[in-house]
Amino acid sequence: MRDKEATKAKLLDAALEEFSQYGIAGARVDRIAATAGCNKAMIYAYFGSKEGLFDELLKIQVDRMIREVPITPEDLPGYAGRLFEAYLVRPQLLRLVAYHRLENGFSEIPKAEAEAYKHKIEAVAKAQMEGRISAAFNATNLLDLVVHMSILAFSTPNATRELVERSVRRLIAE
Amino acid sequence: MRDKEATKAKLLDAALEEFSQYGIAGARVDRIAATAGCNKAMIYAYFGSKEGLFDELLKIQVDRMIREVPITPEDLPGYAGRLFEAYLVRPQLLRLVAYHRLENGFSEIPKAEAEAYKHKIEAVAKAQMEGRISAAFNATNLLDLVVHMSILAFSTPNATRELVERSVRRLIAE
DNA sequence: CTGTAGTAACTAACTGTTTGGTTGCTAGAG
DNA sequence: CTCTAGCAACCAAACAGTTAGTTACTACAG
Repeated sequence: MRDKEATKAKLLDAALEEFSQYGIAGARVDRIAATAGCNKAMIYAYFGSKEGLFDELLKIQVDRMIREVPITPEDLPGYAGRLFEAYLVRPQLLRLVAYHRLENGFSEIPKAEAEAYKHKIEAVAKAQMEGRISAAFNATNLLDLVVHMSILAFSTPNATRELVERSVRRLIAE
Repeated sequence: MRDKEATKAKLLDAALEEFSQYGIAGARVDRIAATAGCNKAMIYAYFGSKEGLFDELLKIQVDRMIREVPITPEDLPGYAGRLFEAYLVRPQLLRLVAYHRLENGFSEIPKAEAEAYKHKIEAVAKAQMEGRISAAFNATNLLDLVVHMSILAFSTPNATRELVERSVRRLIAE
């Protein structure tokens, strides 16, 4: 039962639930510790502060999403659909990012995410340059639109993967 | 200086700033009272509780938005553009709604908003039935998509009104 | 005088964070 | 192998500050 990494993992699991449900301001450190089944002093030993815990949690989740849903510049509808599906299966990340954005704005986006986004824009731009996909929008706008469509579930409970994919297909139609 | 309505208005103004910036959980009652330049007890006299204040505020803001940006079923790109512009000029409402949705989900949507949304869906459906606009999506999905595009600024700082309008035009292209 | 808008002072509960001490594992002396 | 010193992991309790909400009172308009 005395396992640093296991304890950190349990805290991160509990934090994902808590932060995604209540936001950063609404999250309670006591509740996270209780859910994780360990003492809240551990949070301060391993993550420094409530915000430190959130930051590390967000980084891990974003990294995971970037890894699990790679971009396919030649199939943007599919990419949007897969992103949408990932958010549907584990809605916590979408909520985590939404809370983070509301509380910190665009300026404080995690480095890993910003970096990955830059690469994605370049990949889209390359595909456009080579004429493999629509150039109706510039690469930045196009990727912004595709990603925005993937979070359709944030706007309506009627969102489906098929609707997302169909929408993106129309956006990039020649 | 002894004016109930003026005091309520000042509190609501201050509450709009506070809630849109910090969310419901993050908002501080003391700060709202200080910003409004009146006593904290007034919040409880006029709105019952912090949540009561938020609810009334949200209702007022939503009503105002519904009044100021009426739907134009035969010009959905324009409608999305006007909505986008309204959110750009006063970003507080978008943030208010986002926080409310994160904390309460879709089920607790204010009655006025739900009612107005139903009427809009019917208006869109009518326009589709009469062949005045695209029937590529059913009315509910179509309106959901249009509204979703209008909050593009939530996803990216690169959003512009022109981008929103162009996107909707593509979504409803025959 | 009467009723209501407004206030300062207050409280009980809760917040993130720290502290002082305990527990259980393990390396190394005997 | 046995014992124990050292240490990292862990915890209960307490800390100081903050929170939403209340109350007893004052002052002013009609």
